[in-house]
Formats: sequence, C-alpha cells, structure tokens
Amino acid sequence: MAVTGNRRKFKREGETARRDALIDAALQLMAEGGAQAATVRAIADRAGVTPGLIRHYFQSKEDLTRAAYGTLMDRMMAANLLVLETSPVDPAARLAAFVAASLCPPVVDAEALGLWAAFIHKLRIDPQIRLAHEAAYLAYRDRLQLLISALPRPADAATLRAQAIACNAVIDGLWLEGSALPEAFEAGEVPRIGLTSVGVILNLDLLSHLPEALT
Amino acid sequence: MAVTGNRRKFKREGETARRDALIDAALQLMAEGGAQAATVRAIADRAGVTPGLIRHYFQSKEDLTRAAYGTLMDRMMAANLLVLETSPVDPAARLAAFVAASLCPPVVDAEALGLWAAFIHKLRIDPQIRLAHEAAYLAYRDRLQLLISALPRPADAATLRAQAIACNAVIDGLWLEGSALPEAFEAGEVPRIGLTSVGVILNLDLLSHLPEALT
DNA sequence: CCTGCAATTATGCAAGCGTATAATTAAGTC
DNA sequence: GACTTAATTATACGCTTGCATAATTGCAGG
Repeated sequence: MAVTGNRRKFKREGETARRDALIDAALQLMAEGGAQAATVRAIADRAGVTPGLIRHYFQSKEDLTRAAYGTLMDRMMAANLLVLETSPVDPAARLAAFVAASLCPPVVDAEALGLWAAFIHKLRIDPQIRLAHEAAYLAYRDRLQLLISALPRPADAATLRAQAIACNAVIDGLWLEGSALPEAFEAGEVPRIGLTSVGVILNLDLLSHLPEALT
Repeated sequence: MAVTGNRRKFKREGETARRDALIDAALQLMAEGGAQAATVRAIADRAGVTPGLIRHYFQSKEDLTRAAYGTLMDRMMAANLLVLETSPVDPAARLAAFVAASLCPPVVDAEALGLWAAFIHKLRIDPQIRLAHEAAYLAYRDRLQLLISALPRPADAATLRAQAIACNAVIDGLWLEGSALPEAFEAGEVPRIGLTSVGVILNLDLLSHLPEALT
C-alpha cells in the first residue's frame, strides 16, 4: 500500500474526443494570446490532460498545429454553409444574407482575427497549411461567385470572376478592419457599407434586403 | 599578457544608429519567420552586436518590439506620401496612382503580410501598439478620403466617409489576398480589379489612368 | 600619454520550451 | 477475478529564451 495516491485520476476517452479537445484547446489559446501562448503544457492543461498525451495523439506539436488549422477552416466553411441553409430563396436576398453574415459577429471578431493572423506567417513556410488556406479561400470565393451568378441578369465568365474577386475583397477588408478596430465604426456601419459596396459593384440594390436586426 | 585575444572587436556607434540597426534586424526577422523568430540573440546577431547590447538601448525586448512597430508604421506612411509626391495633378489620376501603388509590389508582398500579421494579436493586448495601429489606419483612410474629396463632383460628408471606408476595404482585401496567394491571380489582375472597383464605388473611370506598366 | 567613462562584450542563471521514455492504471475480455 | 492492452500520467533531459551582472575596451578630453 504505497502512498502514491497523489497520482492523477483519469478517464479514458475515445481517440476522436481527445483529439478534438486538444485541438480546441490549442485554438482557444492561439486566439487569446497568439501562437506563442499555445505551448504544449498550456494546451494539455486546458484540455484537462497532461502534456505527454499530446505526443500520444499527435506526432509532434507542429502536427497538432496543422490539425488545428484544418479544423479552423472546416468550421468557417461550415458556418458559411449554415447561413445559406437558413436563408431565403430570392437570389438577391440570399446574397445579402451571406454578405451580412460575414460582416457581423461572430465572424467579425477580434479573437477570430487574432487566430487567423497567428497562422498567416505559417502559410509561406508550411506547404500543407498553405494548401488548406488556398482551398478555403477559393471555396469562399466560389460560393460567392455562385451566389452572384444566380442573380437574374446576364454575365460573362470574365466579369463574373472579376466581380467575385472584388466583392470578396470588400468583405475581407471590412472584416479585417471591423475586427481590428471595432470602435472606429458606428453600430451596423460595417455590414451596411458592405452591402452597399457589393451592391454597387454588382449594380444591384442589396440594402433593401438588409436583415431587420440593423436599423 | 593574458591570451584573451578572442574577445570580440567592436566599434562604438551613435545611439540612434544602433537603435535603428536593432529595430531593422527585429523587423527583418519577424517578416521572415514570425514573431517567434525574433529572439534577442537572433536580433543581436543580425545587427552585428551581442545580445546584451539590446538591454543597453531598450528597457526590455517588449520595448524593442514596440519601437519596431512604430518604425514600421512610419515607413508605410512615408511610402504613401512618396507616391503622392511624384504623382500628377489631375485628381482622378492621383487617386489612381495611389490605389495602384497600394496594390503592387513592394506593398503587396508576402513578407509584408507576414510582418503585419505578426503584430496583429498584440493589438488586443498592448494599448500602445493599438494606438499606433489605429493612428496609421485612420491616417491612410483620411488620405484616401482627401483624394476622393478632391474629385470634381459633389459629395456630402456622410457619403464621403462611407465611400472612403469602402474603397479602403477593397484595397485592404486585395492587398491581403494578393499577398497571401499571389498565384491565385493573373498578372496585373489585382491592381486592375482594385482600380475598377474603386471606380465603380465612386462612379468614375480610373482604369484609363492606369499606369502604363500594366497591360 | 593617460585617465575616465560609457559602449560593448562575456558569462551565467532561472524559467519555460518540446520531446523522449518509463511507470501506472482504467477498461475490455475470457 | 486474473490478464492484457492501450490510454494516461510522471519524470527527466537538452535546448532556448529573456534578463542580470561583471568584465573589458574603444574613444574623447586633459
């Protein structure tokens, strides 16, 4: 009867549950304090396990980081799809809902921006992360282009592409600035300007489809 | 006659020269490998001095980081002013030159994006850095608004502000995407779409003022 | 020439990092 | 209930980090 009772009690979880918990913890920490805050010990602590377990489920910390980025992209994609599911059938209204959703919380959010920025410099270095980023970006742009092409008006492929890129840029830029400097804008100003700009680019009135939440 | 000849030779430099060299080194390293790459030892090494000297000129590493961010902002501001100095007098052409310059190298550049991203998460934490960022952002937007208001057409204050925000967003978004994924765009496509979009937002033709460098 | 001072280097330390490996223990199987 | 196996913890190692402090040395003024 050795008095080694100070050894930590634990419960066995499934592999996917533990992996998800670790990825979640890593993303939380990165969002809060940047990449440097997501240390092996901090991640394990937040996930409620001991550091060694990370190496049991991931080959290295870098491996965990990659997995976390993939999960982040998947979530953003899923959020986009969700908005479209619950949106109306009128093409212009659908587009307006999509744009507005991209320019309001929780998408526009300082933590989300911090999380995104924490991965940016890895893009140039890690090919896998770069591929994931490119795929996510193009997926978003393609979705936007699809919504645009559904509008009741003629459009050739070249201008369609250019318009999708332009609309995407406005949305990205507003997302960036709205997330980084929320107090530099009035309430509802960011989505309103976004809808107006996209509308002007597409020669179309989107403000009338503005969700009722914005005065 | 101790054989301590392996002690490093050095030259005394002025305070400003050494501070600049250290800041330069820090910015280079952050651009290349993110904030984590800019360690005290790496910075000193690149600046051609020993680590201890950093603490002689800066109270802490964080102090150096703050100074580096300030320098970065100053440089970007100076680059913007330079473009305007050598640009024509016609308001539309001036605006076009300004927009195009913001959407071509060396402004659009993966390293610049990495450097910028490295500071982003510090915005939420460090009030000084946050103030510097806000000042730089508003300075850029104000400059843009000034260029817009110089156009020969009527404009009230509210729409002027909204248009400046929108144009700024397009530029920021294109800068972001063009820097992160250069190969996702054709040659000259980013500045071309930028000029087109800003033109549409302002109801004005900017493409005709396109610098001759772009076909 | 030399003398003093500050700029610079050299050295060391405590803390935190990622990782490797061994010891434990929860939980399914017969 | 003994046995096995994989999940989990515990411990330790080597390395790097930022920082403090002491030892040097280039350089200017007498």
